[in-house]
Amino acid sequence: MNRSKGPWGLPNAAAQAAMKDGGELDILIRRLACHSPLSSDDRRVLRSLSHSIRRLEQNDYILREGDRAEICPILLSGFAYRHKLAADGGRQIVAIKIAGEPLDLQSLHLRVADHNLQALTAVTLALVPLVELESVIALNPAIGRALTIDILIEASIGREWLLNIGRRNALARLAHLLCELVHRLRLTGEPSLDDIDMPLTQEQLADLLGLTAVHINRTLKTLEDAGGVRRSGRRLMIGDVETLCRIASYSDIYLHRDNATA
Amino acid sequence: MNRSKGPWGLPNAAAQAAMKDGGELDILIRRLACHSPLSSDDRRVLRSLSHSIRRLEQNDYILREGDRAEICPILLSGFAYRHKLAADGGRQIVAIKIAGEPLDLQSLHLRVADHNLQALTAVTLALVPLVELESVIALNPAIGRALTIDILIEASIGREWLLNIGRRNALARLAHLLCELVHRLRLTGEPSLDDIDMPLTQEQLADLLGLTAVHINRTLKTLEDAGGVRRSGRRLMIGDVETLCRIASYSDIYLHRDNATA
DNA sequence: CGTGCGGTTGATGTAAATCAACCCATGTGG
DNA sequence: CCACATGGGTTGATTTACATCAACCGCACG
Repeated sequence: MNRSKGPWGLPNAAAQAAMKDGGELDILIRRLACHSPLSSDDRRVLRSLSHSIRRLEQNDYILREGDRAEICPILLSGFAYRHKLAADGGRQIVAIKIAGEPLDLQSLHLRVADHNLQALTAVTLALVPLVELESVIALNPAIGRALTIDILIEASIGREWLLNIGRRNALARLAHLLCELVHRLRLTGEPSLDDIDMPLTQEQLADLLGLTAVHINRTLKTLEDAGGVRRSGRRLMIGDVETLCRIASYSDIYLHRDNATA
Repeated sequence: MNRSKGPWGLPNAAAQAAMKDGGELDILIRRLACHSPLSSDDRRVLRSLSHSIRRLEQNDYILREGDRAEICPILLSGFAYRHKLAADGGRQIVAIKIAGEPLDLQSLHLRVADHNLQALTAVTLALVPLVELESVIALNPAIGRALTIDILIEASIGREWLLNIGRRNALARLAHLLCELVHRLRLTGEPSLDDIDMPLTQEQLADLLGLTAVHINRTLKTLEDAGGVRRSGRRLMIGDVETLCRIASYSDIYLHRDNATA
């Protein structure tokens, strides 16, 4: 486990001034636009949010439980995850974040983090000072609204995960998670899981689904036999999405996909 | 199961105009003040939010998955809960709401509900039209902020529940839930669970904790032997909170209790 | 005065955990 | 370039926590 502390000095004024708009934040805009209407003004403001870019390695911590953040990291590429630890050392992954998603809107309003935030793969982050974000929100209500909706949808996903862990068996649980990732990735038309392979190890899948790595292994095998996934060596890839959806009885309403088209 | 549909015609203008400020919303203010600073202006605005009062029976639905709401119910007394259904009929309770909490801020921003909202006990609701809430928020940023914080804390509780269901055994799970309810109820100094008794049936506890009613029954017995709870007939009451906290390794940071005192 | 819901109890079944090897790919340092 | 360490994955044997099934109880209530 990587024990490096929060890996940034705050981007200083000079560094920020030097920042060019390279369109890095486009992915954020595309992600927000999946659920919120954004005017071209809003988009322009978002695109020119002052920020610095940071690369982190796999497993680097982005934020720790108890920390007080002063920047909001936005995930430009790669995957990240939130997790909490039980007293007995057990670990529960409580969210997976994908490219384009803001990672810590919570710190705009809450003093201390209640969970850990870690890089699942190597990641690129845009670091936006919270004060900057605050003033942008104050001046652009639609942007504040879009960010609130982002929070609400993450909460909705959390509720679906509760249902998943509390009431479905291992096979359906696993299939459901894969369906969700496929659907979320497809929303922006980024390279989807049909192209790339699953960024989670079996142990991480276990920590996410409330199971053990051994049981994940056996369940993956049944999923493979059913055609839901393909595997070669350590690589895990999506097989037939239809099959996965059927096994999980998947419905994506909880993602609020078409919320923007009210 | 109660199949009555959403039980209100919208409060009409006349009915609203007739509404007096009887201080019914004080409980909301006290609840919000637990996590957000509110000026006396903010409090006055909140207190005079136009609303109508509605009583519902135990098990009445407040909102159904797929519904589009136009009012925000605020829970003035009693308990309510959110739940979702799995394809096989399994049910998962994903949130418990207590007096003072707004029940559907989500509909301010999302078109359709992704879960059901039901009265756990007989309840009193204040029904605030969403349009009214919107304009109040627009004019009083601190109120909007308080409501956002309410959303964030519910999400934090959801993450803790994921940890609870995913990684703790039945005994710790049950104890953890009871600890949480005790702590949340104590925040406003309302009659707490030391006084009143547990509003949940064993079946509801099961649906909440991802277990079965039978197993809840046996687990309650062990909890009683340990001193954590007392029971007489169907009534379930908190025994020794210390004991419960020890069994659950309980820590309440996730409730963000002292967020207001930044 | 039945009727039904919530609770209780025992016997039995099973999904998933646990324990314990072992494999293989990758990377690292001598 | 080999020696070895390491982290993920795989597999089988065994255990266990919880589910399931099936009674039965007793209060509340219509």
